Amino acid sequence: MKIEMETTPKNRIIQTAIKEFADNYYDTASINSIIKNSNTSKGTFYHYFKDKEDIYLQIIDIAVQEKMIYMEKKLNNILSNKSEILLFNDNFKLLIQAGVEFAMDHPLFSEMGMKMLQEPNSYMLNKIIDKYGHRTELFIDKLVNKAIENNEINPKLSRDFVVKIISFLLSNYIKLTPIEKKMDLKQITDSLDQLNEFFKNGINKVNSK
Amino acid sequence: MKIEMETTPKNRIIQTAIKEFADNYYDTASINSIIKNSNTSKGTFYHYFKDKEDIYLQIIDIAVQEKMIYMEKKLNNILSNKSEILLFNDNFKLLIQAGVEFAMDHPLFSEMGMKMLQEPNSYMLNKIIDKYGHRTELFIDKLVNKAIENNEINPKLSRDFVVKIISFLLSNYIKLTPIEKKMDLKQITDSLDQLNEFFKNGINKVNSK
Amino acid sequence: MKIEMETTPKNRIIQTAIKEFADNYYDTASINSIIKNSNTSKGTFYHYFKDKEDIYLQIIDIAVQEKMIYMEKKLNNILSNKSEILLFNDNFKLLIQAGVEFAMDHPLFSEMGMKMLQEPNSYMLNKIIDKYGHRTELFIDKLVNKAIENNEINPKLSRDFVVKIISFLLSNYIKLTPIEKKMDLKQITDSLDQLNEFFKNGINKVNSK
Amino acid sequence: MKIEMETTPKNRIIQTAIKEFADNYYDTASINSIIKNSNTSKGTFYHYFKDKEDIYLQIIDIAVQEKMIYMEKKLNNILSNKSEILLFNDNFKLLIQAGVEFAMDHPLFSEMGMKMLQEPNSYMLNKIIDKYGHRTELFIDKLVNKAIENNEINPKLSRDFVVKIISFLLSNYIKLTPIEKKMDLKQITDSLDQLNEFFKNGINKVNSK
DNA sequence: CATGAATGAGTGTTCATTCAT
DNA sequence: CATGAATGAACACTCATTCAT
Repeated sequence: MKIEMETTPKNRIIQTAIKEFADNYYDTASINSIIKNSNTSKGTFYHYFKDKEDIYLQIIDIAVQEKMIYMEKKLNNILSNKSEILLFNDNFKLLIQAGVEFAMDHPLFSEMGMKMLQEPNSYMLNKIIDKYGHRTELFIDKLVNKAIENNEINPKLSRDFVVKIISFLLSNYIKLTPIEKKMDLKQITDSLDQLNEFFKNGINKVNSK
Repeated sequence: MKIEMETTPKNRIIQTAIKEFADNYYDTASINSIIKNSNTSKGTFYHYFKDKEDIYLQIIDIAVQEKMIYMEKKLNNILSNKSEILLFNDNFKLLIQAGVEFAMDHPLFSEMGMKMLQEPNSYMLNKIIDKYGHRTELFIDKLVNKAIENNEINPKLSRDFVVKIISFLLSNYIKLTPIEKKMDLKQITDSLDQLNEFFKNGINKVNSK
Repeated sequence: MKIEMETTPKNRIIQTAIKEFADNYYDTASINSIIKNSNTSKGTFYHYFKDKEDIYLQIIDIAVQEKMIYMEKKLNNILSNKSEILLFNDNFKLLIQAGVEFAMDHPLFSEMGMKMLQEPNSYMLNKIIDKYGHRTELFIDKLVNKAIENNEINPKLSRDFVVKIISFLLSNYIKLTPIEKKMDLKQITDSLDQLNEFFKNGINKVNSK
Repeated sequence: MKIEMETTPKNRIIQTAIKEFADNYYDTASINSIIKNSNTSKGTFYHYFKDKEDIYLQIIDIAVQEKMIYMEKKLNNILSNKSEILLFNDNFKLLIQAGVEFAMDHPLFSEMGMKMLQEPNSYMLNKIIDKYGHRTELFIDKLVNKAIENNEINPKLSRDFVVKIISFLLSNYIKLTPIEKKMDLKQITDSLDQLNEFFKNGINKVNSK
């Protein structure tokens, strides 16, 4: 459900900036372009935002908070499920689902999120990691620990590798299951199921029965 | 084996540019910096290279050709092996190995290769994909087709998905098995084995015996 | 004796502006800074002051009037003293004293006064000179004329030069006898006495007996 | 004797910048204006000068070196004069003369020099003082010490005050003896003589016989 | 009385590129 | 072969000022 946004200059700036930062890394994103494309003036921009860094971090914050909503919805599912059969693997699928749903509703935020983690400007990257890096890592850590306790994990894989591969896939699932507007729900579900199947059982025929 | 490079102006420019493009995406890479750091002049630069695009594409070409050498070495192994037991999965490991060896010998090229595929300048990205996109894809296509024929692949996974996940892992293995100078061969081998194990059998305990 | 100033918005603006114009020449003084540091709004500022020029001239006016009070106190001494022995030279000392006392009570005004006379913005400088230049000059003119009548002046010095050197020293005494908060009255008096001695008798040993 | 300067862009920039820095303090001097008025481009400016600070310090250096030539000419006179009667006071006159001659030949440099010492940008002021502050101070120190040894100085004046008043007058003589193009040599000499007379014997009639 | 949203010209600086020598 | 002088568009950011509320 799209809410018709008031087109105040500030809102226009933010919307345009989201697009700009979805398309560019920090250094190539252009404040001038944002101003031009949002039909405002330099003065207005700097009335609302201290500088480029300020608007960048503000927008990231909006995106992170929005994503949190999607994650927490799924997390509640996970946590409320008390049965023994709640495998770690299903949690993985839920997390990916949260990400996909977020990406479908907020494709620009999703794009931006992918760029963020590859940010070549190291000063900026560190700022982001310092601020938001912990959250997902901590959460995944907990999940993996629990999964190891429950004896769910392929013992040939080290704890570190498992954490790494999950973080990695969670950050990059969208390149494997690219969400496009024309896809219907079935297509998306199929796509996710494939990723989940691969994640659980690998590529070898042997493992499927 | 390091080959002592003649330090002609052109060579110095190329070496410096490789570093620049390993550290920056196209738009943030600075021709001015390249010229300054290579102790040459603007005139000399534009004598050898038509423009920024020209040197970028030339360097990518060098990197691609260099990588091809590593790939073909392994490919010959693959193709010369006539026995039935040559599973597709082992080929995957060989390909990753080729990539790792390439990254160890040419860390800047490797870095550049990773950046290339994330290039935010879409004009540039398309140029690259148009020129080099086919090669690996075609090759992986062939491998997958053969693997399917041989009945090696988990039937729950579609052909498309398998191609995609392989391409993806081949492009990004380094984030999962980061190569550092201080690592000894055993560490690297262990790391690769984990990735291969995950690739083959997934994360579930069930599949390992 | 400090008078507790009502902190109306206008007063806060004026106090902050005095500091700003004490630290900066006209063009580098920033209205934005004044507004920020006085905790008011742009609207309030422009409600009370037409523009930058307006507040600058108003503040100069405040400073000039304040300085006049100090000058007139001393002038009354001068004029009320009817005896013949009141030399012009002592008047010089009184004027300097007036300046020093003013500077001690109003260091920011004093600072601003020094800056004013060096104002590099020539449009502004002319405005100031047109408005206030006459006063001191006229007054010094009178003093010098009287002193010449009284035969007090070294005949090798022209009337013009005497007027000029007096104006000059009156404007710049503070660089020769810098007033600092930690100085006690004796230190200041000593410093002034030296300036007065030099003014009267010059640097040569011959003249002191 | 004016030497017709080659009007290379660099020369035009420097000449225009001298005018700009003679008319403005560091912060109000405008690189844009310099570029506009010298009929060059931004690129050309930054080809020759690293930044605003660079051209400012370079120009100060040119001015200082030029002034040194004038000073040293006079200093040679001072030092070569072996007779006992060479009073300190005459040295003062020589120094002022050097300054006046410099100001006549290089009015913009002279103007700039006056501004320099009042520079409100403290970072810039410190840079200048660190680099050039010592020279004149040291030299005046020596002169005053010698003069005290020779018993030339009014004993009512402290050493510190004498150094200060000399430095001060040397920096500001031009406001007392403003040099204008239309003045002939006699007028200038008269003006200087008056300053020297005042410096030696003060303003009191008593001292002149 | 007081607020702050909105503006656009201005600042210093970096950029890739051209071209005469 | 190689140099560096010259260019102007673009960059992020600050400024004094206007005006509707």
